Amino acid sequence: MPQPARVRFAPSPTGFLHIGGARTALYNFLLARQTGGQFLLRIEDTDQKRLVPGALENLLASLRWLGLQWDEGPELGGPNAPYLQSQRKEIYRAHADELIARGSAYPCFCTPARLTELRTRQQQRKEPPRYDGLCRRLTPAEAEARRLAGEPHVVRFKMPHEGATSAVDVLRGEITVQNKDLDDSILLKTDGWALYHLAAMVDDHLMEITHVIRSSEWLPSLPLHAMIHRAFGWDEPLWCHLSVFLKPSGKGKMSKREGAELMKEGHSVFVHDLRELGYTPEGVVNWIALMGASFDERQDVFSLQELVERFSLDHLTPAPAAVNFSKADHFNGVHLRRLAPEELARRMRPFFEKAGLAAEEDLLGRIAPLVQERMVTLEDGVEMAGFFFREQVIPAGSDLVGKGMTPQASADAVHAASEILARHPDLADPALEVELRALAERLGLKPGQLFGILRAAVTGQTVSPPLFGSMAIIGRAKVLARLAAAESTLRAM
RNA sequence: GCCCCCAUCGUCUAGCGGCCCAGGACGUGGCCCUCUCAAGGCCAAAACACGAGUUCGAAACUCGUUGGGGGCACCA
Repeated sequence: MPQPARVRFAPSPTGFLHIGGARTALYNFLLARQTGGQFLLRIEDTDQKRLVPGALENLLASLRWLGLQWDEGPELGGPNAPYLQSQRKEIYRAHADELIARGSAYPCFCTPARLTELRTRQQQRKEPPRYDGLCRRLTPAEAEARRLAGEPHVVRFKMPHEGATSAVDVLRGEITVQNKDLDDSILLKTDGWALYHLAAMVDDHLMEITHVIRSSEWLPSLPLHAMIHRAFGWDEPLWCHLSVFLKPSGKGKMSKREGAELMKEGHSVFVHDLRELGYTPEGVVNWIALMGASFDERQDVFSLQELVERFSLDHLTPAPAAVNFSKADHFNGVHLRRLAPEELARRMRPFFEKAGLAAEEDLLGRIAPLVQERMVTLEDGVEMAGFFFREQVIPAGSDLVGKGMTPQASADAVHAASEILARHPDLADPALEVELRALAERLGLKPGQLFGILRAAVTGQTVSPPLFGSMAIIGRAKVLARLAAAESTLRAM
C-alpha cells in the first residue's frame, strides 16, 4: 500500500471550471482516493482585482457534479482552515519576513513606472526582461530604515547569480536551469498581498501537501518554487506537471475564445456547459481522464471508481494533447447506455422540462430502454422521444407518403393498418407485428414502406425509436387518432 | 529575443533494446444485422518527424536538426 497522498486542487476564482482544470482536479482526487489520503480544495484568490462573480460557486458546483468531493476546503473546513488565500494574508506576510531574515529575500522600493521603463529598455536591446537588482544592493540597514519609514515596497526573492538549480518532475525527470536565467521574482506586493509563488508554496507546506499535481504552465517556475522550499529549509513535495490541452486542430492552447465557436456545435470546454448540453459526469470524467493518459492496454471505458483503482502518475504523458470532442460524444453514449432505465429517466427529465414537456418519471422509465442506445447526450432524448408527451403530432405530408407510393395508396395502407390495430386491445401484443407484416405483403409493400408511413403518422418523425415499442407506450386510443389524422391528410393530397 | 518542455496512425495512446514489416480506442470507409435512426458484429485504410551515432540488434538510448507547446507581470 502506497503512502497516503495529501494533494490539492488550487484554482483561482477568475473563471468557470473548464476541462483542463477539471482534469487536474480529477487526477489529484484519484491519487488521494487510491492511496487513502486527502484531497484538498484551496482557493487562490489573492488577486482581488481579478475575481469573477459567481466563479467560486461555479467551481464548487462543477467539482461536485463531477463527483470530485474534497475532504478539506470551502464549505467544509478542516484542520488547515481557512482554505481561501484571501483569509491568510498575515501568514504570507510573516513568511516573507522570515525569508528576509534568512537573507533569501529583500524589500524592493522600485516603482512600477521604473520597472516598466526598465523592461522596455531591455526589450529594445533584445535582452531578457529581468529586474536589475537595484534594491538588492541596498545595505540591510538602509533597507530596514526605508521600510520603517513606511516607504512602499514589494518583497523579492534573492535569486543566486551563480550556479544552476535542479528539480525533479515526476513525468520528465530532472529539470535544470541556470540561475542567471532566473529573475528576482516578487513574492509580496506593495499592498501586502502575496503572489502565487509565495502563497502556494507556504500553503502547500503548511497543509502538508505531498504531491503537487498542476498544469505544466508552472514548469518554468518550478526552479523558483523548489528554491523557495529550500530557502525555508522545507522538504519539497513531489512535483508533477500535467500536459496542456491543445485546440482540436492541435494548433495552440485550448482557449476560452474557442468556447463560443464550440458551443454552436454542441460542445464546450466548460463543465457547466457540458452539463447543460446533456453530458453526464461519468462521460466527462472518462473523457478527460484519458486525454493525455492511458490506464489499461485493453480497456478505455472506466467508472470513477475504476479510475481510482487504476490511476498512476506513471501512466500520464508529458506531451500536449489535442482535445477531441467526438471522443466526448463516444464516452457519453457509452455511459448513457450503462445507466439503469430508471436512472436514465431521472436524468432525462430536466431536459424534457426545459423543452416545456411534462414528462412523468415512470412513463419516461418505460421510454428509456427504447431511446437509450440511440442517445449521445441526455438532450437527445427530447428530440427522439418528445412525441410521447405531446397531445398530437403534425407530420409533414410528404413524410406520410410511402417510399415510391402515391398518397392514395398510402392512405389505403394507413386505413388497413388502423383496422388491424383497432382489433388489438393491447398494442404490446407481439402478434401485432406479425399481422402488420402480413398486411404489407398483401398490399405488395415492403415492411419498411408500410412501417415508414406508420412511423410518420404516429410519431410525426421520420426517425424514431422502434415503431412497435413506441406504439405500445403511446396507447391504442392516441395511436388510432393519429392514424386517422394522417389518413385524412393523405386523402386531401 | 531568451529559458524550459515535448515528438508513434487525422486525434488520444500501448511500447520502457530483440515478443513490433508497431497493438488498442475515437473518427473515417466497407460489409452484416435491420421498420427509421442508433447500438452491436466483422473487415479495411492509416503512424515510429529527419539526420547522425551507441549496439550483434533500435520506435525504444545519446547528440543534432526540424516541428509543436509553455513561460518570461506588483495574474494564477
